[in-house]
Amino acid sequence: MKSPSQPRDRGIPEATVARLPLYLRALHGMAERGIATVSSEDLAGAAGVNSAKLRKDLSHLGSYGTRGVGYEVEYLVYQISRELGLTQDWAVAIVGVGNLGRALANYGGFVSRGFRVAALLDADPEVVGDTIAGLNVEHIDELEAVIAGRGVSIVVLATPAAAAQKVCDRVIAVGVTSILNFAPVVLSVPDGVDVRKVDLSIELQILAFHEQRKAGGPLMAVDGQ
Amino acid sequence: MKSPSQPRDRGIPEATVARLPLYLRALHGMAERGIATVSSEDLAGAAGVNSAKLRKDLSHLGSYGTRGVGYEVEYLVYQISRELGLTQDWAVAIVGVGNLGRALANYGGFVSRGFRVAALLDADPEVVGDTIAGLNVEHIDELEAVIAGRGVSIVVLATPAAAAQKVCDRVIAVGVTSILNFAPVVLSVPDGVDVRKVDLSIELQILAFHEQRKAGGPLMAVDGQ
DNA sequence: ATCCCTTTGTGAACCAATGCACAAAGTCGC
DNA sequence: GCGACTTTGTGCATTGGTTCACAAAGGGAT
Repeated sequence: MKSPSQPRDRGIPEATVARLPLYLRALHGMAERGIATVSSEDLAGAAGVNSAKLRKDLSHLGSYGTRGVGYEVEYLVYQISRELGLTQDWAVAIVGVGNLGRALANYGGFVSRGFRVAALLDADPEVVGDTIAGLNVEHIDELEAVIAGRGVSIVVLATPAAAAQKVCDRVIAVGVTSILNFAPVVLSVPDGVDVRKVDLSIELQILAFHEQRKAGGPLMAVDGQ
Repeated sequence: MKSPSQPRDRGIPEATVARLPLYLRALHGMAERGIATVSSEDLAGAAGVNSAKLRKDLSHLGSYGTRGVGYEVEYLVYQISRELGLTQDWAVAIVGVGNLGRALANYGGFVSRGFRVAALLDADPEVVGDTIAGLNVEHIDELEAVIAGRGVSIVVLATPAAAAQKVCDRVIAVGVTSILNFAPVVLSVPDGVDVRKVDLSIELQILAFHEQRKAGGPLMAVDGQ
């Protein structure tokens, strides 16, 4: 009934999707070191998860392993890349060229995964015209033209909080449906638009919470400080 | 026989902890706008979650609302801050002063939440001695001395991938147990050490996955997500 | 070819998180 | 002071995710 490497279940759990890039990274490292084949145990170790989870995750994509042997590194890289949509080239625009935007523009991790920074935009006339990471910074007025003209399908928001919603609305109006938001605001968007957010200070706050627990222990008196 | 603001259950779910900073941000915004009292419905809206979830989250901290009225903004800010450990001052060291480290050093969101960047460290003699965000960049050799001497309890790793594990080992050796890692590697750490990681390219890959689906992946009947 | 050894893929049990729906608790107008 | 109204806090059902543990599948040795 079922041919071997089959279309699988089209609904991949969100938690699994979030880990696939992790596996991919581990696999790339192995490929570089010339490892041809890897067991779920070893790959899981390299990705920092346990092996049962890894196997279940991969099983959602299909049956790409060989029992008694493991997974072929190159083949698995290809399958995961395809599933994540990394076999195509994605044009990304970065809006907001402050410290963070600059860092993102220079970040090597994008290019190496099929993402191409196609435009940098900013509202500040002071930075418009600068060249960053080989790209000319354009004025935010060009936003719509740039997105449409260069086939941008993912927008990264690295603007100040106050500007984020407005830019967000504009990019959605021209058809963008995937946004990565670094501004510390909750964006309101219509159904069908995906927003992922990264808030650097939130991560620190979570660490502080756990750190406090460790330091304070079971019955820590309320310390006024 | 329960006094009103009770010690609550000491085990707060991880998912709840991750959302508290979100609520806090929304509350700060409201406090600034002079709002004295807020309902779970409104606060949930501002934080981008539904109200049942918000109420359940807050109920883990204690009973800080008033039925029929809502939550007092200032009071709730204080309670959440205290729970997260933000009423104390946390000294943070940033290791690696590339584009990202620089962006982090300048990021306002840290300071405003009780985090103080106490040191910037780098291995590159080219940047050691520079002043960034008012701080002198010190040589990585000073790592142990700086951590011990300035009471650093949280370390942010913004080094190249290849250097991260080594720095990580060193900071753990001097007693640091909370690490925020931006390097694209899985750090191996002993029990009792918390590592949170942020990988910018992973977020983009997750977006690409969903974008591909929307765009009409390989053979897909529209399932509307 | 057959047996043994390794490792995958997955059913089933477990655990965590979400969302619903409502009783309990409080406020406010009269 | 009382009743109507609002909004919290939570028990319960549900959904989603993780882990266990093992049968099935393949490779390699003899």
